[in-house]
Amino acid sequence: MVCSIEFRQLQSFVVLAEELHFGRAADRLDITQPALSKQILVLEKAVGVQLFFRTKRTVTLTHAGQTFLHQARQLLLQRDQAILLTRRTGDGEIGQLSIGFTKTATQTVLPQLLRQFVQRYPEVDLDLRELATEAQVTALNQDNIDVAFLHPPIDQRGLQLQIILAESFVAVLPPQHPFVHLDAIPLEAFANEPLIVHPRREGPILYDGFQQVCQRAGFQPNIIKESITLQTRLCLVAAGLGITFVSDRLQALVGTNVVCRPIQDCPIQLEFGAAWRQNAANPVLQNFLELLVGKNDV
Amino acid sequence: MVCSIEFRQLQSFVVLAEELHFGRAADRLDITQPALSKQILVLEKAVGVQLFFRTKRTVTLTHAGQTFLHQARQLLLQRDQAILLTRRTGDGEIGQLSIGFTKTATQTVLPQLLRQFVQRYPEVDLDLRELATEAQVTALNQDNIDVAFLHPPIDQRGLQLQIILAESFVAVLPPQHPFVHLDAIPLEAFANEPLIVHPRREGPILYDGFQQVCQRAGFQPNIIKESITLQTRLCLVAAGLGITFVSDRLQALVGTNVVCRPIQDCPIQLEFGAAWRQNAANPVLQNFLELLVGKNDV
DNA sequence: TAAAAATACTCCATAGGTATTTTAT
DNA sequence: ATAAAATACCTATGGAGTATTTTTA
Repeated sequence: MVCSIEFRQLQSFVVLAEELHFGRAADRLDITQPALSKQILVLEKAVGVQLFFRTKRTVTLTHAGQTFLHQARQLLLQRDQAILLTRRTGDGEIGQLSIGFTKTATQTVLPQLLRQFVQRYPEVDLDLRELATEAQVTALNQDNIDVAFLHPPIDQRGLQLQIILAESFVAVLPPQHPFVHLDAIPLEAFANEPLIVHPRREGPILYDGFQQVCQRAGFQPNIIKESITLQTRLCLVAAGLGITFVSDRLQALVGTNVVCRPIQDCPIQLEFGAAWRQNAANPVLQNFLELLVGKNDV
Repeated sequence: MVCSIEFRQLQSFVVLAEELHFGRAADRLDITQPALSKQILVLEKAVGVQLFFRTKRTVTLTHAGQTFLHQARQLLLQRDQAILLTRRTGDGEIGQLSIGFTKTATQTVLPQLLRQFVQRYPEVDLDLRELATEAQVTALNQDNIDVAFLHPPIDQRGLQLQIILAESFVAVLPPQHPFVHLDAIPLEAFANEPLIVHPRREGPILYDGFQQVCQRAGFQPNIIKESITLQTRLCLVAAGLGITFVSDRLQALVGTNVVCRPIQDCPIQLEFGAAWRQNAANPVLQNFLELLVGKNDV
């Protein structure tokens, strides 16, 4: 009889220790008294110690039984907690989520998204990493992050990509510039114009994308100045020093000292989106994506 | 199917999580592969979460499975520890022992006995209480102490008594006293002698016993002085101020300034022994008594 | 094609039930 | 005399085995 002890026996033992009466304990356990008697005898044999003193009339715990009662209660409790913990892990209520993101994310979707997520899933351990787009793609493939907020295009093999927003850029001109009379400026028109742009290290994808577009159109852009802040660039444009570009979403903010005009066929674009592994198994990620997708659909 | 999870399933789960291969895991568990497959399926249904990702070719843990693995290992470990702890409690290796004792015990058997016991049973929690004989009998009956070191006679109902030592007292005389010519002094001879004794509050049983013996012999002892230390009493006797009594075990220590003589029929006696409840259930006590009896038999 | 997990089914060990005995109050 | 635990014996559930199928690398 290689019978190790089982939870069923612990449960029976605890109830009997509480009732100190085989009949009543058996009732509570929904088994018969002889079944309980046998269970306890087998348990005592397995533990190797007498757990109850019993006459035909009275049942009391031995010292060993008292010790075992404490242990048995703990084990039963911990079993329930283990199941609960595992379920919650499976449901993505508990766990870890590593999020990669570019600086753009912090200025757009991320703050609200994280607030919502933390409120709904307060027990998830968030791991936030500011990384460039390329580094995020690597991190995704190496399973170092669960989801990335980045600027396409990327190598999508094995990954899922969801565009969150796409910005078209419009030209920002001094009011007296001849281009203001055009409805849409052809790209080639910028070939000989002095340009003021966002610096490459602050947004290589936009910068490089613009360079490519120009090259394809047959010219090298004449960049005379790089500046991080929009205000500075607008100021230089207003002063008549050159032309800059701004996201169509920000047109309302440029003020009255300058004039915006679209570029023909919107050749300058910057997409922003979330990416994750197609075979991602982290339940927390599924919950995060639900929030993300739900939010985006609205 | 009201099947809660059992240790057998946890064991199988842990082995499978280690092997990540149903065939090898089943081998290690000494069951067949289909049996293990079924066990894991039932376990997953009971927990309510998928624990393994499996194709026909590969087996890997899910996130929930990783959580459950940690929990399962802990549960299995704690089960083993619970059994061990309970066994050791049953064997009296672990537990508590409350010992009552009179001052006499600290001067005789107790030090060596405790040293032996602590060395053999270092994990037992000793609770030592200095109490008078009567208080110890009460404490025994109320289950407040497990064993008592006291001076009989006591009310022995429900108790077991083991005499450890019995002292007969001899008279200590000044060398020039006429009694030194007697082989044994009759008790009545002390009726008119000045006596120097151990004070009542330091040993009521001896003191009261002596008083009773004298009364039965038809006289009231003439106690002229009480003193705790033997040295003081011996000094007073040597000075010829009176007669004192000393345990026959201490005769060798009285020196040459005084003379010892036995009293007829040894009427002054002091027994010392250990007492415990007849139905005592504490396994620690059994071990303690074994040491005590073993020591006494030698 | 072969290795490996799942499925279908059969069987038996054992948990649990019924009836009875034993014993302490 | 009665309440309550143990014992004897029977039943049936479900855990484990064998044979087979399915699947994917």
